[in-house]
Amino acid sequence: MATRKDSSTYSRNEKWIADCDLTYVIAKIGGRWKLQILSALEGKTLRFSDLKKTFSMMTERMLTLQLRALESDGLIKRTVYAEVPARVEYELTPVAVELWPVLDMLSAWGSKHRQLIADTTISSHG
Amino acid sequence: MATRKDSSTYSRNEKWIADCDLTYVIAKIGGRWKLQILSALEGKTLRFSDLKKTFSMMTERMLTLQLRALESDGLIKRTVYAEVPARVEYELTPVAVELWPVLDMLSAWGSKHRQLIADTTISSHG
DNA sequence: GGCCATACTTACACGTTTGTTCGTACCATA
DNA sequence: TATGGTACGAACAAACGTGTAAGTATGGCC
Repeated sequence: MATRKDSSTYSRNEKWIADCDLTYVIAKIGGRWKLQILSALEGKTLRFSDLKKTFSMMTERMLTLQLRALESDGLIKRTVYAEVPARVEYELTPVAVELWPVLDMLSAWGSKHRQLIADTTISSHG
Repeated sequence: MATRKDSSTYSRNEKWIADCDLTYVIAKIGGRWKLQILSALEGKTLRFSDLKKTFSMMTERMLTLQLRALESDGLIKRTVYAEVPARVEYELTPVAVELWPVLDMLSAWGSKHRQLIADTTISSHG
């Protein structure tokens, strides 16, 4: 997005990362809000203002940025209605829907091992 | 790790994020190198110098930071041998091993939809 | 005493992500 | 002319992730 020295180690490593299917996915769905936005859109079509209400803790700017990123990555579809007070609706693409089983597994792992890791930390105090 | 204003929106939102199993996992395995380090350790025990050779594109500092983070998250086990030239070995914990089926699914999704999204982008040029 | 190798550690700087604030465009209504 | 609601956009700043360069500690070897 922004201008950057393509020759920097940072950029070179970024390309390395993008070659890996795994890190590629993490880059797409990573970040602070993307997964939560995708969750909110599961099975629903929501307006920008709906999302704004749902995620009252994030600013309009962040919401816009995340929606744009998800759109350009083909994970959500954006539909603009040329009405007087503008209306824009967002919905998941089939691609995004296919992510759910994986995300459910990830979530399950997180739930299980969050507790497990907490226990390990406590028992290692001795 | 660093000092930070706990009252900032940034921090408040961080806590919000940590409550979600999904974003929790992404935080644990996200970042530029963690998944690749975990991959390298799959089924093996490696020394610091081995990892350094494997990831010649990343600096010692980053390697150390990532290993420390993975260790404190209970994903890898660190064993120090009190020998003359220091020897430190890293291996996956059972918790991390259980991540593999999920990561394989993620990777498969990434592989499939990377191509799909590329096609969509091309066809939407008209 | 000085050098070697391993495995770090520290100080500093670059680049990105996230957050704050203010402004834009639309058109109906008052 | 001013106000209202929706969906943004731009300029700026704080915080974090990542990278660079140099230094530390150990103890055997010369």
